[in-house]
Amino acid sequence: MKRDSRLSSVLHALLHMAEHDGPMTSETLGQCLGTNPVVVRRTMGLLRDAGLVTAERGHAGGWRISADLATVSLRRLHEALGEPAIFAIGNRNENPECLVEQSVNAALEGTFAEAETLLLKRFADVTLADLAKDFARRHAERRAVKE
Amino acid sequence: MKRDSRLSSVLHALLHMAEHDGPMTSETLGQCLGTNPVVVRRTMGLLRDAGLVTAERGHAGGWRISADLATVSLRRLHEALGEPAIFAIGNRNENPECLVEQSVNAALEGTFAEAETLLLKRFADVTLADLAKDFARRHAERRAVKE
DNA sequence: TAATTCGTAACATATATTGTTACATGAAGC
DNA sequence: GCTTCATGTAACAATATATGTTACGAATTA
Repeated sequence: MKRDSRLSSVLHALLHMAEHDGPMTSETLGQCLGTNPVVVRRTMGLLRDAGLVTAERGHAGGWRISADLATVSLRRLHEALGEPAIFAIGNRNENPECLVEQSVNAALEGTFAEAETLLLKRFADVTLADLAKDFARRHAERRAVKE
Repeated sequence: MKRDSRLSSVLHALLHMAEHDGPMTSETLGQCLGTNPVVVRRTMGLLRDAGLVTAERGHAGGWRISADLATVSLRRLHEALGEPAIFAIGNRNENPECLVEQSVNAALEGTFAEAETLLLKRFADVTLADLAKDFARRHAERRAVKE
């Protein structure tokens, strides 16, 4: 299974937008992400529907963040993307009659649910502002190395 | 992406084998799992390579568990299957030059690594013997309801 | 010798993500 | 008003992975 990289993509895009004055076009963002402008529109459109970004058409148009960076957590972005499946491993049959399979499902589901809860909790604790800060730190470090 | 259900499958198969006297053929296991005998051989072959089961050919042949149920954890089975990817979500670029993307990757990787650690820890705590016990409980419960 | 069963390669199918093309819609500048 | 730029979306293609299927070889037992 190919892994869903949209959360990674929108984070990348949003941070570039945060560092940039004025709106950024799908074309530009597509170059940043190494993908097609249409893919950018498709994905960013979900964030627009969630009220996190706005899009303007025509000259000098593009995408703009419309929320406070400190209030946008990874969890919220994950939700905006439609809460895609987190795990690449799962049960063979979701509602089996076989009692053996029911035991297997119960064991796996419980474990996965616990891991998912932890993951979403961590996602809720990390905001775009946190990532922007981390980026600024890396940026400063690289400049220090160069000098 | 389609989810990998092999861990679920081998657990199902192993528990049926544990409840059954003598070896079970790929044909029979395939019927239990609702799949093809070749798929069973392919997957059980990985467990054979890990020393968890043995296969005998010819008349009265089939698959047999060759390990103590109490020593076979979900973790060990996961390893026997080649430690397939656990998450359906991931980074777009694994080794980006872009500092922004590096920050994004670092944040996601840290979070996913923590969830994976928890999951594998739980996997290590659950053995086939535990699942067999759980199945026995369900079995007894259903009989009680019937009476 | 025939029947059974695993071992494995090769190929087909199903599903999901991502990429691409095409065209409509709306906004800004000339 | 017309052109240009940009998003909005549908439709389709490409890609990746898991699973399913067919075919045949090898080993074991009746």
